Amino acid sequence: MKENKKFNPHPYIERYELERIFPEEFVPKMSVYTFAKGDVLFAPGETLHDMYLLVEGKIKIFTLTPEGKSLINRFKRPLGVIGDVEYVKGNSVINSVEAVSDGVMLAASFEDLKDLERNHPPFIRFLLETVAHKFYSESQASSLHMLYPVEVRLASYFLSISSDGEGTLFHQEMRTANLTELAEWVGTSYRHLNRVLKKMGSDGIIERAKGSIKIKDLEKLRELANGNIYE
Amino acid sequence: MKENKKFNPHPYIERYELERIFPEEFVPKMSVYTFAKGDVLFAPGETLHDMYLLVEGKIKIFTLTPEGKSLINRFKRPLGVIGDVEYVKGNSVINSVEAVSDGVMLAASFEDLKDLERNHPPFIRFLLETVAHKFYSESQASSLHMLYPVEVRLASYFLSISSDGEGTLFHQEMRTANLTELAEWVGTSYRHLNRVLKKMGSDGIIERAKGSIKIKDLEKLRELANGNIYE
DNA sequence: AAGTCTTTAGGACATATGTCCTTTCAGAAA
DNA sequence: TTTCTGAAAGGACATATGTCCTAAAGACTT
Repeated sequence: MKENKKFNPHPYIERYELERIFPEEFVPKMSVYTFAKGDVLFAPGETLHDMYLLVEGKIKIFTLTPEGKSLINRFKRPLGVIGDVEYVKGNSVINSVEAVSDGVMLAASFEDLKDLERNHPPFIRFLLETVAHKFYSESQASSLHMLYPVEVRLASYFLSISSDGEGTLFHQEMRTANLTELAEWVGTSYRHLNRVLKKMGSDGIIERAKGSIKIKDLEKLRELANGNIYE
Repeated sequence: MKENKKFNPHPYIERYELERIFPEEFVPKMSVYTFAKGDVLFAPGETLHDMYLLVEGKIKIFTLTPEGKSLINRFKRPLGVIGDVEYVKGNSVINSVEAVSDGVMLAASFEDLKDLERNHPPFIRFLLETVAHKFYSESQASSLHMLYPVEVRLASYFLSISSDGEGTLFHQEMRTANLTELAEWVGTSYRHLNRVLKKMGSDGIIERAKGSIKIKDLEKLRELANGNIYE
């Protein structure tokens, strides 16, 4: 990821209506970074000096074990925040972060943020809400993972992707990701994911054709997911 | 849990040095609640109107599934905070909360806190740090749970309890809890926990006698836990 | 002391999930 | 077109974990 001086933070501030959080005087202190699909953005153990706001593109946060297993903690799209917890707790980066698509981030140094925090209450409120939400969804996901088998988690996933109830949004979102990634997201092996997908197929819940997946029976899916939806 | 007018919040504020967070004028707005071992303190879906500070005793936060399974998310001792996320996000209670021992909480209404937040920055900083820490440890625990089998999680648990490396603290902490509770904490069935304990026994890592567990080989435990420690 | 309840301990079996491998197939590269 | 590569699909087997059940030991009540 590189700083890209050709870009100006202002348009993004406007697009996402961030003026209340980052006042006019502060914006010039922010810089714009661009990244390309596949870039490793942050690695665990790294020391951060800036907080980042994802304003364009999609990234994934994941954990790598010493044994080489990989678990996707979550995806982020605009307006995702990176480095908020590190800023507050002062620790080093916990997870790996990788770009799923090309994208853009705004950056602000911890030092500048310290000043902002002192003089501009809306910023710390923003941080608080961000972190609270992260905690909330992490907590939900964690319980879901611990308490239910892959089939249920997968159903929840499908539901949350197609939350409009039509299944169209789903298709759009998933087209890019492949099944290996889906497995890492649900927290299982590719082999097992495949098994469960097959079962869902023969149960008439989904239909698979040439790598694409269509939801056929949203009602059964709801039943399976048992009220649990990824947020 | 009942408000107990015989108690005054001041001594607790002093004991935990909370004067910076809750200034002198605010303390009279706080009330003191006492609870007894086994009390159900909060139930999911409930609407909160107060935030609580655990100042004495031990409580557990857990999830109950419709099927009756139970998963302990975490234990809290002083100075645990309850209702912080609900305060920030405005949602209803997520998990069940139960008293593990007798104890005491301080309570402050969301309304009063809104004022405090406006006029007294240290409070929101405190909230932010609390939530950030919760997120951090939830995130760690979640990864650990997803990526490693019960044996590793159990090893991590033992290590974190006996973090001084002596195993004494461990014994002290665990004496109350029974194995069923431990199972719910590690996120497995009692039966399986038992199996794993037996294995650890025959591997010479722990020693079991009349329901008590002693750590025999801290080194092997470290190896097993693989650097993962519950926080 | 007898009865009752909780906790510990573990057998037998079923299910969920992981590992390793092979085949097929579509698209990229030559 | 041929070759190559990565993703998809699934067989065979191993391991992790769950469910159900039984038995024994304490702890507590009557």
